[in-house]
Amino acid sequence: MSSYYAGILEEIYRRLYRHFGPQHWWPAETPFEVCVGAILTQNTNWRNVERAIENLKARDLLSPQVLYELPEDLLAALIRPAGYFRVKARRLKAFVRWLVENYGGGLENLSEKETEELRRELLSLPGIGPETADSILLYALERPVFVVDAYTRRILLRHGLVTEEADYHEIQELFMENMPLEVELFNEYHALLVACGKHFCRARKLRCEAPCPLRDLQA
DNA sequence: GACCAGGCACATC
DNA sequence: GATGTGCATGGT
Repeated sequence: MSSYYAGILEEIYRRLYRHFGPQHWWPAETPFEVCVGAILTQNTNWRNVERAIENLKARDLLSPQVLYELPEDLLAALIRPAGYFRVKARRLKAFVRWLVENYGGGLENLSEKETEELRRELLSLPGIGPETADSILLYALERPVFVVDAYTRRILLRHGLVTEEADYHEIQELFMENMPLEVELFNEYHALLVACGKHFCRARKLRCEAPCPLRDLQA
């Protein structure tokens, strides 16, 4: 049972890697930028997130302490291109408030915390759900946690590896119970699923088409 | 103009 | 517990 999934998950990874090559994720210069991007990209095209982050960088605002002091409405105006800018400004403020007031504004000060404990804390913040929390844990804090997103779900669904009812946790467990818990592997795997999703697994499409590397996958 | 994009929170039944 | 809705920009 377990070895079946281990085999198929490995095969998917192998095909994706051969087709797309290394993805070099997360596209950010610092761990803090990863956190900001993780919140800004919620249900939003990454290109729009880049514009928002560029607005902050251009003004040297991309640091926990600076954002902590920046008025929320001003932050909202700057991240406007990322969409949902008012709620996302509130979420970013809540995140940096947590980081500054509990950890001196330094992500490096989270290094002693257990992953599970950290995940619970992140999830307790407003606007940080499972995917955002896990993106921060994996890509900013380098914890071996698998990130599940809409593409992951869609791809697994399309190949019959999960059912419509599968929730976030169930899909995450599929990976984490059938693969080695390695940061580099999870980093690359999630990035590859996103790459594949963007190219070949868009919402309206009902099945894979050539040259999707998974099109004739035996599942 | 419709549909989509690397979600999440909250109201209502 | 399940389902529906608001949040909003920019690309195809």
